[in-house]
Amino acid sequence: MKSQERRDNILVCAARLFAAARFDEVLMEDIAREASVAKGTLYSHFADKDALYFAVVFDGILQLNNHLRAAAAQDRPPEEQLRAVMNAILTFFSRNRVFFRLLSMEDAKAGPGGSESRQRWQSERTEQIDVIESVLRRGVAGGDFHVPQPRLQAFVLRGMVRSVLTSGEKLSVKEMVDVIVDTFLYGARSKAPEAPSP
Amino acid sequence: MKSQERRDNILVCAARLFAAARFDEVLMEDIAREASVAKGTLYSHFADKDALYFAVVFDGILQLNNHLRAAAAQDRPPEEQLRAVMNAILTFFSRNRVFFRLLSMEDAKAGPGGSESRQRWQSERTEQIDVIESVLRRGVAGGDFHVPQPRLQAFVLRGMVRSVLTSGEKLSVKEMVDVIVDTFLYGARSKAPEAPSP
DNA sequence: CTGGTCTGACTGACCGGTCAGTCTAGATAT
DNA sequence: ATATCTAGACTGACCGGTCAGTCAGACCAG
Repeated sequence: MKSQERRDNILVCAARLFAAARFDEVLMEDIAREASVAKGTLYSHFADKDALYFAVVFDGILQLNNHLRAAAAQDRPPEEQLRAVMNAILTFFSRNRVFFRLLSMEDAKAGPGGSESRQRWQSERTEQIDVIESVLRRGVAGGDFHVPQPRLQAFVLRGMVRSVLTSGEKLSVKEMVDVIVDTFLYGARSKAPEAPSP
Repeated sequence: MKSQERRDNILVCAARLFAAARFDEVLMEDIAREASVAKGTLYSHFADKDALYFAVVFDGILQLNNHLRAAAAQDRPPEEQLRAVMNAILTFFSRNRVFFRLLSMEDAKAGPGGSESRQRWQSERTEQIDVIESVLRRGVAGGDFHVPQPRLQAFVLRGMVRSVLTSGEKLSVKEMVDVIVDTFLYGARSKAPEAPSP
């Protein structure tokens, strides 16, 4: 399966480049050079530049979604589960900054439009929301959470991840999870919740 | 000042196109046609395609920042002020969906890199955070808010706006503001805060 | 008439995509 | 064991379409 390795390597290199520059600024030649292959080889793995690009992006989101599903799988108390899910997302992105930028860029564009590939993108993207939403709903069912609009607030949670990562503040994954979940669950209205001091 | 009008019209048309397609998919000819000008005219207003693009983006963020500053200017009780600020952002984007996509795309890319134009972008972008952060700090100073990391949480708030807008749920601006501010201030941990019933 | 603005046909660099040719690894024959 | 063949992956020089950017002339307004 040497060919598979090569393909994967191309994806990794392409990801790096696409994350760093605009689509049209990344030349097929650049990708080829970066991956130590000839330009022609790219075309024996991917139909064209667009296909390569989508393969990159798609590969990234599939990885992320796997982590996510895994984290949401084992059932624990709602809050703990929520932390686990957020932890999964943040861990993945911390280890793959490249994908973070790439996915951010991609779904900034992800409007209503629908070129076949966008369709798949949309559905993978939606799955993340579904997972988060189901965690919230479980919390509501158990009486632990008060979440009037689970779907919407699932979007909010996912958005918070992006915010924290783009903030530039250098925090550990745990710290990020804490900021997000604490803010989300306990709010910023005075009266610290329970965690503050002894 | 006919020339100014024309220039503005070009910006508006270009914004629409750039929001709908990738940079390299938008042709100067398309922009010219959309704006009912000849291609050459574009070059008497903007040095090149990149300059035009950045002018579009920059124009958008300047408008937004003006609204934002205005909203944060008059001082009111912290919570009310926070609502006003969020309202300003959401109102602007609701009226200018185009800019929402455009700005989202642009700052997805906005990594550490620094091509002169990006520098300016970065600083305008930062100003939004500064405004939100100062609102939070005022709330903390007055003892109304409990916000351990004002800057970070300012990012979170801005991110929530994006989340809600991308969610696809069709809500009025007021409803969006409420979801965001309520979540941010009161949290999702059971025990509804104060607003629920009688 | 004249200074300025606009126009759109034109040009040439550039880059996505191709393909004839090379190389390698394995299979088969001797 | 070694020679020969073959499949198919890889290579990179090349091609040709595409567009950003130009500029000679049309078209005004004063």
